[in-house]
Amino acid sequence: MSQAIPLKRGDLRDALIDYARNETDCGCIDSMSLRAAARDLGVSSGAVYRHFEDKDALLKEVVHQGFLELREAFFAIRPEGDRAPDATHAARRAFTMNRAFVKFAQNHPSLWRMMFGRIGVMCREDQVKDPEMMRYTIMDAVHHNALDLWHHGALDREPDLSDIRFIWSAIHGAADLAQSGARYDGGDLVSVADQTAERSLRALGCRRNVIEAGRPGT
Amino acid sequence: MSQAIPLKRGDLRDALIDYARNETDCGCIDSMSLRAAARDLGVSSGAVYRHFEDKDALLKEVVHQGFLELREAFFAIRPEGDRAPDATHAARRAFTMNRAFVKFAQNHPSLWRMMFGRIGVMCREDQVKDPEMMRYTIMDAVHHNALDLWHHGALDREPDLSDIRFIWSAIHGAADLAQSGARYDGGDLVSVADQTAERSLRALGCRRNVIEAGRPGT
DNA sequence: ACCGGTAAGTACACAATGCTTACTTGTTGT
DNA sequence: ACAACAAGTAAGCATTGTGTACTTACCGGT
Repeated sequence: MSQAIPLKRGDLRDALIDYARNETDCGCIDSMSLRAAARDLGVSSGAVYRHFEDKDALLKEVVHQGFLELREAFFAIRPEGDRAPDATHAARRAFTMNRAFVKFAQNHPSLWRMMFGRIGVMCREDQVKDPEMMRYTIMDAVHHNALDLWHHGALDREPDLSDIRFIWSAIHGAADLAQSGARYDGGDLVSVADQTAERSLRALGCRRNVIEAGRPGT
Repeated sequence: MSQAIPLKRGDLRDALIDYARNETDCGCIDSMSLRAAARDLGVSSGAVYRHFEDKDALLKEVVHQGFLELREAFFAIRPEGDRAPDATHAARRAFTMNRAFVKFAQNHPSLWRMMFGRIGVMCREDQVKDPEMMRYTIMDAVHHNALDLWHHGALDREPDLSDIRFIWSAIHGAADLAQSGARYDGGDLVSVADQTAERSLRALGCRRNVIEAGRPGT
């Protein structure tokens, strides 16, 4: 991976983030070196430190982008056409969220591990200084969707925090197991994601016909 | 961490595993170096390679032990006194399993990450050659417990594979989130584990009185 | 059109690491 | 007692993260 066009002065920072992100998706994150990055980008190894305090700072930036991407996949779910959001839409979104999560973990395992590993912890520690990162809360996305279902009369009781934590754990766990190459004894990951969604909805006490209506077509 | 008593010839392998395991629990796994290990154990750095092909091989051994430990915590759950296992016992075991999982992840975050990260994947790839490792299946433990409940008449339907995957995801997710320092908006991890167990049992269609009977005391 | 200051990038150095290769030493079976 | 083999040593190589002192490109004010 060598850089054909030499970078313009000042473009190094973004180029480094891109580079690290690509290396991460190749699964070589552990073996990525700043020197190799600088070499491939046609720049001296010291130049990196003009833009990042240390290696971890660069990785944190990658994790940051990862959360933004995951968030985007989460919230990019819109009702078909111009229909107003309703219970069916919320149920459909539950399925789509599960698929997005599992797919993300499967497609970017190395990034996923960073997001929920040491670097991710560091990012969360930085939240104090950087309230912008507070918006990463996947739990909130789950919570909102559950409340949508409730407000549209699809649930037989109001979901509480403990319900939310439970289905958050389930969706996160399904994705993490997907990433870690768990043996699922057959069944592709998409159907695993769908089943996770379905059982999460049931655990919330969602009406069966709403679940059926929200289930994605084959 | 320096070694007072110099190792006896031949004890290096086990000493290295112990050392790596300790470093892992200190959370310094990423920064652990074979040279430092050798130095602390009072041995030359080349000696390591007499016992492990490379660094990953040592880490794989640590992960191996981690799975054995987790397994032990899982199966160490016995009925009180001499009572024959019954539905209540199976329900109690569900609670205890959840607690064990979450505690393990919380107490050994670095080891946990290795177990379900890159090294863990490598171990699972080795399973082909080493069927011994097939016994690591946490999913089986979950499955057996669910079947126990069913056979004791505590469930309103027979659990299928998809049920098992779901509660496996939930327990794994709760533990992984605990490990990754997720903000749970209050609530200590033990109660999070208990709630995960309770909702998993409910998702299986477990009778309420059995759940109540199995819930650990405060 | 010059020119000085500042940010971006370079050159070089240092200590540390993973791993290899060639050597020495301890142990053990006959 | 001694050969053979396993365990450990010494020294080296390529590579890495990071610090320090340097040069160079660029941009605003005159």
